[in-house]
Amino acid sequence: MNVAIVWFRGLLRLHDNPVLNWASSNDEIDSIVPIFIIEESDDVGGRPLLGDNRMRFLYESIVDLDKGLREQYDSTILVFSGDPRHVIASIVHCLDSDVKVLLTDYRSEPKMRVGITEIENLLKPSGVETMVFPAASTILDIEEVIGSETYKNPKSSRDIDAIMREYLDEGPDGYLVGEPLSKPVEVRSDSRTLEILTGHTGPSDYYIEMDEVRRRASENGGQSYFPGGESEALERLRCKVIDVPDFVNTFSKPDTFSTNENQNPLEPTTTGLSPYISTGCLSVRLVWTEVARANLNSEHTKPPQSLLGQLMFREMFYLLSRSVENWDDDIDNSNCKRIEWGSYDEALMTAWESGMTGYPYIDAMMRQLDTTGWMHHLGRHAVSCFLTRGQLWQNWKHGRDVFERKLIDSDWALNNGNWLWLAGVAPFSMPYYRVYNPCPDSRSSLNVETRDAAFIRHWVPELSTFPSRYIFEPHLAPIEIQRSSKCIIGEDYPEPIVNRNEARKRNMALFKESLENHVD
DNA sequence: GGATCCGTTGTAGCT
DNA sequence: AAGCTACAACGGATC
Repeated sequence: MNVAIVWFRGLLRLHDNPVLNWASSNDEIDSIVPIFIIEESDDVGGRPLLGDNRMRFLYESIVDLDKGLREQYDSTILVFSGDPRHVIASIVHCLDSDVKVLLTDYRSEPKMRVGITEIENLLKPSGVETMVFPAASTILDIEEVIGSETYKNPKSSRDIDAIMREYLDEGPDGYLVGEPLSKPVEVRSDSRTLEILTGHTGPSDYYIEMDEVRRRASENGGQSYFPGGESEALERLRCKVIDVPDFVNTFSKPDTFSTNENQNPLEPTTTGLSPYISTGCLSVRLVWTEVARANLNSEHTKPPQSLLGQLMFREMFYLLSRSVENWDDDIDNSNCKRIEWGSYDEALMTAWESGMTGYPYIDAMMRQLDTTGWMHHLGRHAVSCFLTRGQLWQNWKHGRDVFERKLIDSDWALNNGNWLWLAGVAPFSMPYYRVYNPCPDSRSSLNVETRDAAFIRHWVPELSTFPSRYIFEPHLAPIEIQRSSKCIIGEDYPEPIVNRNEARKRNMALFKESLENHVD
């Protein structure tokens, strides 16, 4: 019996899955054992790594994957919880000498790279080969690109464009990223092999039954607008990209809004595909292909603001996160300027995280994040600038941690990259003195109903009857208006936590001072 | 080698 | 109402 363990890590899908395809098309493999390993808690202990929405999304994605494997292939996925080294060693041990190969997809995070090398070395003595499939969750082969002698860290859209041009052929619209793989024809999973692993003699310390995974998926909120899983991902790709070429061809990221007019306020103005891409429920290559198809023979926006531009920046951050040492830190990171941030301020951090800063636009965004696990990109700009160089002068790493725990599309490379950018500390950042206005809609002063005002009313119900003219800065409303809107500032909704203009000016000066103090 | 240009998405105030 | 200007002023690449 030749067993292949297919370890699902960054690809929670059946389509465009080179790992599963390799295993299913290899005649020497008699039995495929699909597995997923959940690491539930931090090494340090303390608070859970993933917030409720992230956990729920993950469990739903696994349930969907299992459903696909059962219905289409009469297979299943086995879920384990624990340290992957221990789990995999235990599986190999239980199956005696049958396991021939461990297959998985490439992951670029330092922790994962170290982990897979350790596992490879661990399995070698037992004659088990480890195969890692590159370029599965990115378009470029990250190791190949950064290993090239000519590689230089990209820091603009031009740079990443040049890199992609070097590795990919140009098609009629954008680069040719290769045809996404179809689903495997068959997945041979020998039932005895699976029974050994799910029975009492198997690695029962780690095994979690699918019923338990289902229970956890429904237990963790179910609040969110985004259900996890490949089925949902493909459906969303269809209705937000394939069926709406006009939307794709006119897409311009900076011009999108926090919310839709006359639509479900939970439906993003962007594609909302990010949670599916970050978990690997959806192939980024498939998204690229479908966007390029919509672009074909039609006028369309171009990178960097177009949809393909967004995917190109994703590649850029993946490259940087792999080539820049200490990508997730503010010291010994060549892409992070040394800034003397204020010390951790629990009151400020709590107000920010819980959406109680007294700035409705910021608070609406943070409450949306907490409830649904998602936030519009421009909102992420606003709240992260507000927390760091804009108003609160807190280290970007504190905000990064909150995003990492709560965002269902959290991605180590992208999350750190975006915080570096927005805190103004990276070589690819905007100049530090370009500070986002936390009360951004100037039209509101004309008492015009705006999309952002509708967004605030939805997420900050205290202000639901506040007139548009004052809704971005309700503390400026005369007391009669506060009374008639049934929202007294300082009682029903907080006073602003800081004076935004004073804080901005002070922080700009502090930022400049830090730059002068730390000239290399 | 100093000047100039440029950077995915700024703000405020004016017409 | 889109488009202009002034603001404040980084840092690397290019010429």
